[in-house]
This record gives sequence, structure tokens and C-alpha cells, in this order.
Amino acid sequence: MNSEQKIVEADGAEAESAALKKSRYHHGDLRAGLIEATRRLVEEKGPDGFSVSDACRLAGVSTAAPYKHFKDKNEMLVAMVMEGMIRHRDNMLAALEGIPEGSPDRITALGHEYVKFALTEHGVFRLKFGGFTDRLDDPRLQEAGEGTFGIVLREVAACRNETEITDDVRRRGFLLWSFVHGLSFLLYDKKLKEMGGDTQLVAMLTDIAHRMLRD
Amino acid sequence: MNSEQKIVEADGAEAESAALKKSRYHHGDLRAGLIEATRRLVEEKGPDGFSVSDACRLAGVSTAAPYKHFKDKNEMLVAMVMEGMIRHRDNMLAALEGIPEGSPDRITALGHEYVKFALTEHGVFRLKFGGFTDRLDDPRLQEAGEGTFGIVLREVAACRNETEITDDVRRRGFLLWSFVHGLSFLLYDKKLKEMGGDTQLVAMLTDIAHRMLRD
DNA sequence: CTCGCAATGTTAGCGTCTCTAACATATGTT
DNA sequence: AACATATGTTAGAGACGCTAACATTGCGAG
Repeated sequence: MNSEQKIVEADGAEAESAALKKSRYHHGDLRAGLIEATRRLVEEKGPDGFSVSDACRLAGVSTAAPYKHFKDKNEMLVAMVMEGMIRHRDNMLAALEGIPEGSPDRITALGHEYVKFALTEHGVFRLKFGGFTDRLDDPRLQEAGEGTFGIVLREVAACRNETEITDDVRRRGFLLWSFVHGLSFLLYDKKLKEMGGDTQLVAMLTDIAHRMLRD
Repeated sequence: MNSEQKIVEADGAEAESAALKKSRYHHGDLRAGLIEATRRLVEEKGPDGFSVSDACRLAGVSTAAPYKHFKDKNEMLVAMVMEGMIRHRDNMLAALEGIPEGSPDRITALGHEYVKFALTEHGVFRLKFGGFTDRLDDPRLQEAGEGTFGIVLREVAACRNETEITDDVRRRGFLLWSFVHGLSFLLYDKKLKEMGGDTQLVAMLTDIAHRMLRD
């Protein structure tokens, strides 16, 4: 039953002597531990199935402990999603490596990474975009999202041989974003059952990229 | 404070003598009343802010009453979303009226209606598509959604001069759906602040329809 | 008509959840 | 060493989901 308990603490990055930690009053880095617990639970049970109490049990602390680090449940989620958005952006930047500048393949790669993130970290993705907006409207999240969109805009501009972000570039970028965004939702909801592996997905993304980039 | 109370009952479709209803033990049509209360509250406070207790207060019954009509909270939401999906489909069918068969304008009209619904009934929309999927996986909802997609496929086929739903038609339909789906989310999240009125939206939808329909 | 049953309400209460208050313990600065 | 602050704990208030037990109503069969 409690085989999973305290796991969050145990496999923390800076694993000091586990025995030493055992009889500690203080957790070490409870904030990080709770964020990690939150992430796991949201992925496992979904955004609405998540409870602060569960996170406390997983982190091995009392249910009042989180409130020394976060204002409320919502702030815990914001902190967790924040980290996810950074991963999201880093993944997208990494996906561009080795693909020649100005190639539409870069757009495809970005879209592919976007969808992959939405599918693997669907809890984070849905928290950010799936309708908890009313409560999850932290300006830092807004900012992080716009930063990611900036990457797309830059690539679109390059493909269109523009030196700056014109209205046309912005329009095309937004259309591309709409597409991969919707695709992410629909794929996770299994609306396209017959969608095979990555090959078919990439073909789809490539097709879209070309349709959106041409005149 | 209770100016809104019992509103749900008061303005019901079949408004009998209000005075007569007042001293009634039975509600009349509590099931319908609760669905309507649920719809209002979800639109007002968002899917996660909704509580059965609130719905009871709005409908003017005790907090145990709903469980004579619905298995649990989730079934209340399913029933409410179900009605929304029917409205959604009817709206889309109505949007086609007067537009010549085989015209891409029909695709645009469908997309426009899709987005309009997502924006006006965003609570319903997000419940259906925004990540409550794990709990909201009623097969009837699945079916309703596929019915709506069928409308799109039929129109795409007509525009492509196909007599049946080929793989190509299905692919284009899915891409179109992805687009308007993602657009709906992003527009509500105000990701496109500069998006003006309907005119600009329609222009965007028209552009997309043409890009997706051509070879 | 009325008797009885099924349908549909109500009240009371359990367990859980979020969050706060009051108190306890650790940490680190002087 | 002593104190201030940070970070934990326990206890509990108030809301919610849901169930059990009981009350009222509507309706069909005798």
C-alpha cells in the first residue's frame, strides 16, 4: 500500500544519505518535492483528480505543509505547469538542431515536438490549455507561452524569407499553431483512431507546413 | 442574495401557475431543472468550479435530491454536455442553409459555427474536449461527436467531387477539424488579442478552407 | 374510492478535501 | 548561547460528494 510512499524524496536529484534523511524533521527541499509529486499525480489521475492531500501523502508530509510554500492548490499547479512549459520550450529548441535554417522541415519538427509533448505530458498540457484558464492565469505562464510562440514565428519568417515578424508571418504562425494545438487535443482524445505511428503523423505535419507556408 | 433562487424552475418551458408550484413537494421536472442549473453554473464558474451543491441551491432542492436522477456528479455533467452537443450539431446544420452545395463556403460556415459555439458555450465545449475526458467518456457523447464530424466529411466530399468518404476526404476533414478545434481553444484563451470581429475570423476560416481543399 | 407501491423528495451524517490557527522544531546569524 | 525566522505538525472549521433512512406524493389495481 505504501510502497510508493516517500518516493519523491528518495529519488531526488541530490540524494544524500537516505538513512540520514529518514529521521529528519525538515524535508530538505519540500517545495521541489511537492512539485514533482504534483506532476506525477496530475499525469496519473488527471488535473481534476489531483488533490493536495495526495501530493502530501506522496511526499510524506502533513497536509498543512504545502501552505508554507504555496498560497493554495492553484499555486502548486501553476508552479508545476511552469516547469513543464520550460521543458516544452527546451524540447522544441532541441528539435531544431541539425535542420538547415529556412527549411520547412524546421516547422514540421516544431509541430512534431509540440504534439509529442502534449501526448506524453498531457496532464501539464491540459492544465495549461485545456480549460483551467480561469484559475491558471498567472502572467508568468502567459509569458512562457508567448516565448514558445516566438520560436515558431522566427522559423516561419525564415521560411518566408522575411527579416522581421510581419503581419503575414504572424498570421501564418498562428494558423500553424492552431492546427498543431487542435491536433494535440484530438489525438489524445483518440479522435483519429486509425492514426498509425509517428510516420503518419510526420507526413501530416509536413503536409500542413507546406500548405501554410506557400502563397 | 436569493434573487436568482428557483429561477431555473420559474422560467421553465412549460410555465404552469407559479403560485401553484410554490407549495409543492415535488419539483415538476427536477432532472431538467438540474441540467439547466448545471449548464448555467458551468458557464459561470467553469467546469472545475462547478459543484452539485450549487446546482441544488439554484434549483431550490436539497443536496441529496440529484441522486434520484443521476448516479453521481459526473452523470449530471454528461447529461448536460449531451444536450450541448445536440445544440452544437443543430447549429452547424442550420449554418449550411442557403449556401449552395459543393461550395467551400459551406466548410467556412461550419467552421465559423464551430468556433462560435466554443466561444459562447465554452463551459460545455471544454467539458467535452478540454481534458475531462477521463471521466467524461460516455459512449453516447463519443457518438454525438462523431455524428457532427460526419457533417464535415460530407461537405468535404462534395467540395472534392467525391461520391463517398474516401481516405483523402477523411484526411482533409480531420485536418480542418484540427484547425478549427485548436483555433477555438486559442481564441478563447485570448492568444490572438488582435483578432478583431467576425470579419477577420471568417477571412481566416475561408483561407484555411481553401488551403485544405486544394490539391 | 382507497389502498398500497413506486417515484421522488427530505434530513442526518460519514469521509474527504482545502485551508487556517496555534504550536513545535530546526537553521543560521550575531 | 540566544533569538528570529523558516519550516514542519496537529487540530479543526467549513464545503462538498454521496449514502441511508425516512417522508410525501402520484398513480394504478382492486
